[in-house]
Amino acid sequence: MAADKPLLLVDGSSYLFRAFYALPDLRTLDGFPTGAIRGVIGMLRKLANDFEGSPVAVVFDVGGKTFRNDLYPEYKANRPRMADDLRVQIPPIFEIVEAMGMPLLRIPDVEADDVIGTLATEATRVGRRTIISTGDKDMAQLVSEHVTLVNTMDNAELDRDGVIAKYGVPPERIVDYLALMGDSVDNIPGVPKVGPKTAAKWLDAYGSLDGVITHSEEVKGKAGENLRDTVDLLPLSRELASIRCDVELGLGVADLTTRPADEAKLREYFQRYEFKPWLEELGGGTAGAPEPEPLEIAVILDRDGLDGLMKRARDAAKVTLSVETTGTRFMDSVPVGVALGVEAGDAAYVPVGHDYLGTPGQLAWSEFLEHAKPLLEDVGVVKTGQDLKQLSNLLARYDVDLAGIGNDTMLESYVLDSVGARRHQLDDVAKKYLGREAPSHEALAGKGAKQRPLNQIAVEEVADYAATRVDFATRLHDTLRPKLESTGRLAEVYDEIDRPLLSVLSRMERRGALVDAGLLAEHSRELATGMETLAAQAYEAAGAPFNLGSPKQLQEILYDKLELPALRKTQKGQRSTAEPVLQELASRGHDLPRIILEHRSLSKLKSTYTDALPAEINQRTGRIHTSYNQAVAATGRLSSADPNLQNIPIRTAEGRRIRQAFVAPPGRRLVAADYSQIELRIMAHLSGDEGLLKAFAGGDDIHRATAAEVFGCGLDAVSDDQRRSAKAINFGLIYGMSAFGLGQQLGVSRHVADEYIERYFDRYPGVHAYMESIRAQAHDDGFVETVFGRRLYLPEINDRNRMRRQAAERTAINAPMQGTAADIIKRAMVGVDEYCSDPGVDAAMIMQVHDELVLEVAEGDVGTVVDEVTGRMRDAARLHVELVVDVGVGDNWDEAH
DNA sequence: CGTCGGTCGTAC
DNA sequence: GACGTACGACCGACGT
Repeated sequence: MAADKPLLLVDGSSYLFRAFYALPDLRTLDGFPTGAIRGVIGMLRKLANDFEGSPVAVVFDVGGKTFRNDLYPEYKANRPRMADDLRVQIPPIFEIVEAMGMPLLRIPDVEADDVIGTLATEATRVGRRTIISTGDKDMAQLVSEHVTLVNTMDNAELDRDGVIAKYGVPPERIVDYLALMGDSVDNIPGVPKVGPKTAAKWLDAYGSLDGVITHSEEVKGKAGENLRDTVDLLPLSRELASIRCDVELGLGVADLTTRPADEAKLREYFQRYEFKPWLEELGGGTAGAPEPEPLEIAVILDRDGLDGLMKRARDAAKVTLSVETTGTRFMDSVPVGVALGVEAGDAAYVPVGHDYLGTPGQLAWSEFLEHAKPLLEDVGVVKTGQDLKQLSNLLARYDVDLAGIGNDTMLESYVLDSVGARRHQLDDVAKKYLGREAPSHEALAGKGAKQRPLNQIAVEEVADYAATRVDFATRLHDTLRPKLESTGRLAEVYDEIDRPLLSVLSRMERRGALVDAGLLAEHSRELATGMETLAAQAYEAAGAPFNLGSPKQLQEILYDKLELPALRKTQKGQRSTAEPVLQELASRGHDLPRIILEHRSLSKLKSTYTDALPAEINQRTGRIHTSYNQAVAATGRLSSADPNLQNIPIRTAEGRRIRQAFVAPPGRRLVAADYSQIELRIMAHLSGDEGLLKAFAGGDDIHRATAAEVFGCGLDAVSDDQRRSAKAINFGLIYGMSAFGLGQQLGVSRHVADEYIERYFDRYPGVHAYMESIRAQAHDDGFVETVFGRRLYLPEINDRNRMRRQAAERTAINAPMQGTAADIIKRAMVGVDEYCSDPGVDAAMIMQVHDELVLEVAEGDVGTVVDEVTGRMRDAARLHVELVVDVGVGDNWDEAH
């Protein structure tokens, strides 16, 4: 380090604020704020250029208490919370500074000013000049023969004469000057009504703060009175304003050498934050096609290697990981290898189950677990990954209880924008947020008949695939987390709703539901018999056999051969054979449509339920393990697949027989608890409509109450038909239905339906106002929110196509209600799961059906569990209406209703 | 033989 | 055209 080069000290914190507030609100295309990043980094680039070869330190405050808080507890107490848009720009600045090779100093418990003061003093002592880059006037106290300030924002340099010219006092009087003025931002007390001019005047007259204090009686006017009132506080203020030059830093000027810049990382950051000119300066990768930097992939084949990796993860208190397996279904796939990474840019692969010819010696899966289990179960080591529920399920099979579930990139993407990425698989999310193609499973393993299981593929190939994907996940989290934090309350939604739910769902899936396969088989046989009879009748009515399941053949029979009227067309212009159409034809006395309807209903039950469900029973557990997808439904709801347990029939007696096959094992009972009218209650809450709130508060049957209002009669006088109409209106409102749709539903004319809606809005004006305001809000913002801040973006809300626009408007109306209901039951599930995890409680959730939770409970515990579960469900949200939970108990799911 | 869009039907 | 959110069975056209 050449001693003739001045030491350059950069007051990063002061530039951060100035850049944020002074510069335009720059953002990336997807809305991430970058103004402060650009400002601070731009300033650093200029400095690095102007003072090439100088030792340099970029100093930031860490936050937390310092000695000044001990002196004066109110110090900086009035600071408003930092703006979200600024806060999220700080980590990227640190990363870029590091990548530029500049020493970044963030010393705990020491303010940036004191770090700078101490380093400047050390430099002066060894005869080196110091230049302090800052925008903060407090630093003027450090100026001396050897220390000057430079304000990079406006290029102003400040030496001793400059300080006197600018502030009217010399550097050694700056603390006195600051003490007299006080500082409202740092909450340093001063003399009221004293600003720069008066402070400088007094100091000129009396020499110093002590002089001013000594002569305080002589000072005239209001300012003099104020001085006498506050004189006792002035020594404290001076001490608070004094920069310490003797703090213990643990490093010195000699340590402040600049390293070469990491151009690959800089390129990546400039790419990510869209700093195109700087990117071009770096050369190489252009903005459109990011340069995939080479990823160092370590293939770990022995215990030492694995232990080294574990240690690095433990030291960093974080790890990104994925387990590659032979299959896709979580309950019966076999591990092939594990990919792990600690930081972006490094990743390792541990083969544990490769079977390919020429596979090198590899660790056994059991050996991997033995070494990794403590880390995997350590809540202090934050886990990052894509679809951690799947990982958690897999590990649970090997008695590993994955803990520290922190960052699931699938969920982060989903919460950030549930509809923006096509789906939330790594491939989709990486494409959207990193602009890069993730290595595809298809390219690795092939597809269809040619697909090979991963254990039949060479280690290097799988290592490359798996480690790269883990690296993608690390980078995605680094990108997505700041976005969550800078977007409304989304970080809260992720942290407090979806992340905690992940483990709950994992436990539910693993527990599974017990199904009586014998009962379903018997039902299947009966359905088959019924279908045969109906098919024979259908062929008779049609005059020829045909495929009853083929809409195309059915069209020909009904509309060509039998010449029945085609009442409706499908979307593609075909003559519809949908249920309502056949219903209408049947009601006109035609036989075949009635037979078809009956046949369809039996066929549906058989193929979708009685035949399919037994095939889903896991051989090992004897139960059905559905997968709850937490990142599919745009509104925040869960979905269930393989099999779907959220559409098990309930409306017809025949359908309910399928629910009867969901049973409790001996000694246990099923408890089904469901929210009563939750979406309508949320509508009452959101709209604040007095009539609706009052109806719920009074415990009325809400459809009956609606009917009484709409049809203008007493509650007791409401007919069944009127109640049915009111129910349709209520549901229609939730779905954003039109008069046409309501008319269709009720079998009345559009005009009559119109009349109903008008009367409804007349009786419940708050609901009408809410519908209008949510529509307007959606148009203005391009998104709607649930009560808890979950967002649903509506990209088509201002579409030129009227149909798309209207569809988006209906979604806008429905999503806050459906989504809030989803948030509430998710919160309830976390609470119920916590209760069920109590070792003294023998109960477990096994299913969720949007507004219903099903638990399997030890017979003796049913009473207390019912009370506790309903209580926790009720308390999952505080709305302007109370939440009501209905509960039933039985030996099977049907009975529990 | 596999994939995919269309249609239908189940749930909340 | 007209009611929101899902999953999945079946058919049949199409491509390998």
